[in-house]
Amino acid sequence: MCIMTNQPTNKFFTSDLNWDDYRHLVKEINVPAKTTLLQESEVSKNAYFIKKGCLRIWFNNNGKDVTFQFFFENQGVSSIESFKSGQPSLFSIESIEPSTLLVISKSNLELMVKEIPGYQAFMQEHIFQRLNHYSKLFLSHIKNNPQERYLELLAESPHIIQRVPQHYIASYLGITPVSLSRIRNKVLAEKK
Amino acid sequence: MCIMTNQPTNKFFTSDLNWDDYRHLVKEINVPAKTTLLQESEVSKNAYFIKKGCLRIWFNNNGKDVTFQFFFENQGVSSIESFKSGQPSLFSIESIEPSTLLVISKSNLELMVKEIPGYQAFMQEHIFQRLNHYSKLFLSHIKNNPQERYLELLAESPHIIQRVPQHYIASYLGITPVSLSRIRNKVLAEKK
DNA sequence: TTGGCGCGATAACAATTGTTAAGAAATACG
DNA sequence: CGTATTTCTTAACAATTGTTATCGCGCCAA
Repeated sequence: MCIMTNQPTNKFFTSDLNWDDYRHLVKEINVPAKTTLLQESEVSKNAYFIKKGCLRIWFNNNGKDVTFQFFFENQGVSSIESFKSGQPSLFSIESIEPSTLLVISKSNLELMVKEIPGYQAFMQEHIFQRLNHYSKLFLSHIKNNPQERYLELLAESPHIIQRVPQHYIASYLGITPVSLSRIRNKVLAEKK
Repeated sequence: MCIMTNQPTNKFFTSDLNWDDYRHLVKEINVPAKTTLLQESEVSKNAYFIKKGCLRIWFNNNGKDVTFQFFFENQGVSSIESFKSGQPSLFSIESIEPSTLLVISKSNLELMVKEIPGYQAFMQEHIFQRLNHYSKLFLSHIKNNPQERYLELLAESPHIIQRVPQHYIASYLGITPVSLSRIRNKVLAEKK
């Protein structure tokens, strides 16, 4: 299982760190849209931090592209599980927009982890927040129908709907692009 | 958000502990079926460990009973979030079968936590496993339709289907009892 | 500039699911 | 035991979603 390491309010790569002290451990890269950063079934070697742009993680479900999560500026992306176990990732990481990323290798990240005081506590809090995030997503699916889930996403994460192509959002909501298009149409009609 | 403290392979209340040392901190109770142990909107004061029977956590979604998770023998049940924050629980905890439970108060649990070496690491691992559990449930919803989810549950957790009333399972799968009944019928017909 | 391609809208039809209601079957309990 | 209650099934119809296909628009690169 692939788990994202970071939340929008992430300290991992940002505020609490003096980046001048770690600059030699991190590489900045620019990638065009639709660049694969981690291929499904390969072992995760790097973690990424988004300076500009957006990424998604997705997997191939019997030939169908299923998007699992979206990431934007100031978020970190990686596969904790693949880091922990050295097992092949069950997901791919791919850029949606042209993006500017910070790249840190597994070993360098571990180095930083040791040097940053209170990291363990932060990590626990972070995993706890992830837990809340996924349990919330699960709840959204058992208590809401697709239209309600779309409206919830629109209310809570409008930036996703604004920046991400619709067919990715459809699979994230667990429906087809055609159905999402219809729902949008219906919602628009009901507003008038 | 309510989070379960325990997994089937749970050390919290069991194997690694010498229960004779803690017996004064824990109370054993017997409850009939449909007993509410924690009421939605109340603050969680106790954690439970199931010696015999089964529990569920659920919430009221606009008048509809939505079951979030099931628990069986040797599992612990509580609301970490309510423990942590002292905030009202967003869920109810209720017995499904007549059950024999161990009850431990929040303060006594905290006492034990301090006395048990390596508890922090265990807690982190536990939360991590919960994270995997919920991300898996979320995945199941975006990649599978209701029938596939039912078959997955049947394959991975047959004990749930055997012991839990069907209408609870239906809400857990995010569908109506009527639809679940049809799916079961269809699956049975396809087997022949 | 322009052809190709990604993306979204729409249509028509099939399949599934929801809703409501009624009744049968199983279970609980005095 | 028998009665109540809970649980499950089935039916009929409405609503939603999936499937397949077509069309048009905008963007990007040759």
